[in-house]
Amino acid sequence: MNYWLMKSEPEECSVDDVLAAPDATVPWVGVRNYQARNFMRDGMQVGDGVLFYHSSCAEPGIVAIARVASGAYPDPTQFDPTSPYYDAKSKREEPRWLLVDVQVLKKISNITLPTLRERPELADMLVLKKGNRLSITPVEAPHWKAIVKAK
DNA sequence: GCCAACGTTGGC
DNA sequence: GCCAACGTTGGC
Repeated sequence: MNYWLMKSEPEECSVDDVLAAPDATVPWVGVRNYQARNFMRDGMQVGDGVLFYHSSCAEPGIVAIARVASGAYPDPTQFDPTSPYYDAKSKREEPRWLLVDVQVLKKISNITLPTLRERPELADMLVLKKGNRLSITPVEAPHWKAIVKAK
C-alpha cells in the first residue's frame, strides 16, 4: 500500500464537488505532466491512500482523506477538442494521458500549508519543498500516519 | 499581479 | 544533445 498527495484547484474540483458525486468518486482528469502520469500508471494501486489537497486558492492545504479507486486508464478529456485538457497530439490508439478514479473517504478540517510547515516531522514532505509544482507526489508512510492519525 | 521554479519546445 | 525562450504552476 502506497500513499499519495493529489492537488486539485477547488474552483475546478473541490472536495465538496467530489462528495456530491456518486460514491464520492471522480475521475482525476487533466494531469498533463509525465512524472505525475507515471505515478498513476506505475505507482498507484486500488486502495492506496490519498491526501486530497486544495491548491491555487485562499487557503491551500489538505482537506480530505481519500483513496485510489481504480487502476489507470486513458483520460477522455485529451480527445475532446472542447476541453481545456485537449491534446491534439494524443492518439486514441496510443493515449498519452491517463487518470485514476479518486474516492473521498473523509473530509477533514483544512490542514493548511502554514500548519503543515509548523510540524518538523513533516518537513521532508515533497509538497512542502521549495519549487515543487508536481500535482501528484508520493507520501512516505510516517508522514501519512502523522497526518491521518491525528484526525 | 508578481515572480521563483521548473517543464517543454524547438532551433541549431 | 545543448540551451535559450517560453509556458505553467502555485504561493504570496
